[in-house]
Amino acid sequence: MKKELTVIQNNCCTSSPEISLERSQAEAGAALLASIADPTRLSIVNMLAGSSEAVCVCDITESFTLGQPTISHHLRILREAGLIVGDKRGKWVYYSIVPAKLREIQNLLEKAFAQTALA
Amino acid sequence: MKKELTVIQNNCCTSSPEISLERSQAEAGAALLASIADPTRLSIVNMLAGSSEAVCVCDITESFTLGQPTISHHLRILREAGLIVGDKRGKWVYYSIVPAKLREIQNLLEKAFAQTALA
DNA sequence: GCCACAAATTGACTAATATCAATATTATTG
DNA sequence: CAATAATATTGATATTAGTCAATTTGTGGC
Repeated sequence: MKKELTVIQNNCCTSSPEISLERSQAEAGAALLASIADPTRLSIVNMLAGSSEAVCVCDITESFTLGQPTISHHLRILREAGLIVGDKRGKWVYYSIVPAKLREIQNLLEKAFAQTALA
Repeated sequence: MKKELTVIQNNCCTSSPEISLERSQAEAGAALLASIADPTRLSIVNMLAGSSEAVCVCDITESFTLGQPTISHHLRILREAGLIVGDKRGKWVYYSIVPAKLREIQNLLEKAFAQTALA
């Protein structure tokens, strides 16, 4: 009967891995991702990104079953993350996407996912 | 003195916006984004994505100031999200990235960000 | 000026998350 | 088989996040 082939190592690894993302970048990136890591907010971003014009809050609110304060809360989070901007016209507020910020997220992932993404 | 130009509208909008992302897609996408919306987990993904070989848990743990159970917890979240897989060799566990899952995230964003991303 | 309406804010409540200490599990060594 | 070492799991705790009801703020109509 053949002896077990498994070579037992004393140390667990040959090379130490690197982290190309700095701690501050990881924190900022995670915060940015968190702003869209919610079904409602992801849908709001999708709605605004797909619209050629700014969208009225009332229309956004109507698109969900959530209450008006809740939608307002989500809009605030997206606004403070820099993903959307609000424009007040009369008694209505119109939100639109900030394209540069969307690209920023995509660039972050490209960097975070390193070489793997290219494969 | 000139009269105010502002035309007062009775209705807030001309066209209703669309959401290209289905509810179930938004939920699944948000969950996927949530898995990397944490500084530690984003860094772990970055580390594994940048490594040509699987990385030992002990090396991952050493890269952070957090305790071992906490790192293990984050690894579990990434594993259950399908972003990483663990391979047990002897008493060590080696984790590696799942490239297809990273691409899935990037594809999700391309879809969610709609036309805007192309601009 | 008063009323109606759109949106934002506040406060309260519940659920989910990150962390650690302690313990359990699994594999290796003597 | 006892001792050690690497991960994982459990339990507890503190913080954060999502939601709604109630209220406030700001704007236009009468």
